Amino acid sequence: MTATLKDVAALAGVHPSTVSRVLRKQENLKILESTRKKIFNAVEELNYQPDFTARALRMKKSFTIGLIVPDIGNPFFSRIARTIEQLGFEKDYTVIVCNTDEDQEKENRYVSHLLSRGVDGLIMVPAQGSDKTVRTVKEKGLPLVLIDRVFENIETNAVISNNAEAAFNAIKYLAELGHKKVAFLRGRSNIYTMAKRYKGYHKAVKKFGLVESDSLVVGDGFSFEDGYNSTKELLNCAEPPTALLLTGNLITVGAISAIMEKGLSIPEDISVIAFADSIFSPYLVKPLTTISHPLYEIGSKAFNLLLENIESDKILSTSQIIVDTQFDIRKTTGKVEAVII
Amino acid sequence: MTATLKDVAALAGVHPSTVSRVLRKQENLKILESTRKKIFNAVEELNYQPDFTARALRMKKSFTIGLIVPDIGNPFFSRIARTIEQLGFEKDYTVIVCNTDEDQEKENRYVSHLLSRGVDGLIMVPAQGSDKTVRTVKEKGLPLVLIDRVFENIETNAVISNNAEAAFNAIKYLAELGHKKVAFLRGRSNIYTMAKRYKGYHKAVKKFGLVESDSLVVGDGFSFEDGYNSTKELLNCAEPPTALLLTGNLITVGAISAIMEKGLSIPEDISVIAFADSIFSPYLVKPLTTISHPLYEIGSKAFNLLLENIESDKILSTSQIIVDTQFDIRKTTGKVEAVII
DNA sequence: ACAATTGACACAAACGATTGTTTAACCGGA
DNA sequence: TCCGGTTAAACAATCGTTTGTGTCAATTGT
Repeated sequence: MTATLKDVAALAGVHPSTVSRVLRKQENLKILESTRKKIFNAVEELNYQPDFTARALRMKKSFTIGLIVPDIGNPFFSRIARTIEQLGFEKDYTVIVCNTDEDQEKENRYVSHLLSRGVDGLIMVPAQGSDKTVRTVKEKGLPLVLIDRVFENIETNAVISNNAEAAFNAIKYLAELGHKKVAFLRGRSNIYTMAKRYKGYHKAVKKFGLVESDSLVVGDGFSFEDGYNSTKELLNCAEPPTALLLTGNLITVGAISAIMEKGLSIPEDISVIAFADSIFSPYLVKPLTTISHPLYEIGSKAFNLLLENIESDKILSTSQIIVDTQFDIRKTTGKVEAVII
Repeated sequence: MTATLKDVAALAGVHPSTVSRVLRKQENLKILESTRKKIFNAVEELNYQPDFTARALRMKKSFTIGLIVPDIGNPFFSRIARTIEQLGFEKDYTVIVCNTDEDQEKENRYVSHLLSRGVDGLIMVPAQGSDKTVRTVKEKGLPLVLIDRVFENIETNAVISNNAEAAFNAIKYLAELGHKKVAFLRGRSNIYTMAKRYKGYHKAVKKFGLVESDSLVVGDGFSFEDGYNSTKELLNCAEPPTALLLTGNLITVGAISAIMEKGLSIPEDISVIAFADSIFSPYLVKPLTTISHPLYEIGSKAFNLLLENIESDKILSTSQIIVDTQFDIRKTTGKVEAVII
């Protein structure tokens, strides 16, 4: 059906190896201009396209990278994926996308699958507690870059945001507005990113003398329902918080929904700051004050770091790249009202 | 480094071909239980993982499918992608995702690249005017399923939404609310989907006796700016429309932005219905009345249709699957106010 | 008791590239 | 003339599987 190297060689009247060398444009290779021309003509005529599979087998290099994320349907990940895919295309790498749903076992299966497929490198947003999987990959010597989450006890390349600082600054801002009681909807507590945010939150709460209570740190999931239920509970307290620090797009939508259902208004009754990245943030019920991630930067830094590792013949020392989040003050944060008794 | 079939065979004391056959669990294959056990033990001990590349080369089947979309960063596509990836995983197919940016040339390069990589099938949301590319794929006999857009003059498998009807019903609803002048922000006019929506819009406009004017059908792009500018222009007319039919997430956000900037309120001054899929729709400045696509259904139908075509040895006749959109009336549509002169 | 069958596996040829090693022709120098 | 050194290209091995075809013994039928 499709032409092979052999066909091209036959038509050009040369040996397949010659065709290969000409097409790979190797340096200081002596080829007569005439045969070069014959070969290009043959390639043209047969519309020859090299077979990547064969090449991958022989060269032990697939020009493929694996991208493992919790959920490509989540804009945060899909926009990073887009960047990686685009940069990959320019460098002739294709990317295989995998969804783990934060499930360790699934992640593990994906990793072995990708290994079987001979990917040249891996970019992953690891699921919680998948140290073992990550360690395995690292030990195989496969180039690896983690995004958004790292494990304290494993040295890996990574691109992460300054989550602790970001949370700290958000709380600091709320404190300056006069808030004393700020709740934190933490998503899943055992995820690195969330732990970091909590750290920043906690540090600021202490430093600025806000109310410190376990009951203000709630939630254990990233869904709409998690945000909705947690917020509902918080609002039903005797003395509800006057501000919320939210972590995650869906949680945010859930929280806002609960607030509105309760008949409260933002920011008069309650202020809201969210770790959220959707382009819709500015256009929510109220334009949302957010802490957002530089998605393009994250994607491109991760890709470039991976590529460096793939194309270097030495094993490079690992590097952690920390990117700055962006704090956009919009309309969901305000001064706390004087309480009238 | 990693063990091969030969290693396993050597350890088990049998021939590689035997190992291969045992591992592929071929039907009615006579193998002694004892050798079978020896082989499994060897596989276990060496932690053998078959090499997909070698297999792909030999079998001329890569267990890979290509997914070509305009922009994986767009939730509409990324959520479809997610579904396809997940179903693929269950069937041992991996998916390679490609972004075309609606650019024909890029799309074309992607297609040849995927062909080079020997994908077993292709699911694509074709860019405008890429008939030629699609035709090429079809003629190569590569299993192909189109999503969301088809070409009138090429018979292909496809999964599309009932866009014309959906637009018709939206306009019908607006007409029932008393609207006489409804504008249509059409995205790009030459895209199949948009053309269909226009058809439905136009039909309804005629049927229900609304104002029919070219000046009410505007826009030529899907960006925030497109929505913003088009809407701004419409609102600056002497007699602006009382309702908008929007097509696309970003356009919608842009349009709403322009409306609010003008100081108008929704739906009192102007009603809005959008073809939009974001989970954020219900939580925008006003919960948005939308026409949305059943994304999971689209993804799964496309995947299953593709799989059928891949795994059948005959060439199947093409089928077009039409899925129903969902019309959710929320808070951005209302009766037209009596005009007080 | 001997041909014919069958059971259980080994052999070897692909798949389509890449790449280290020869070969054959040619040229200049002694 | 003969030899060493280039040049330009052919040869052949290899990557790790799969799969059609042999092979050899054991079993069956008559």
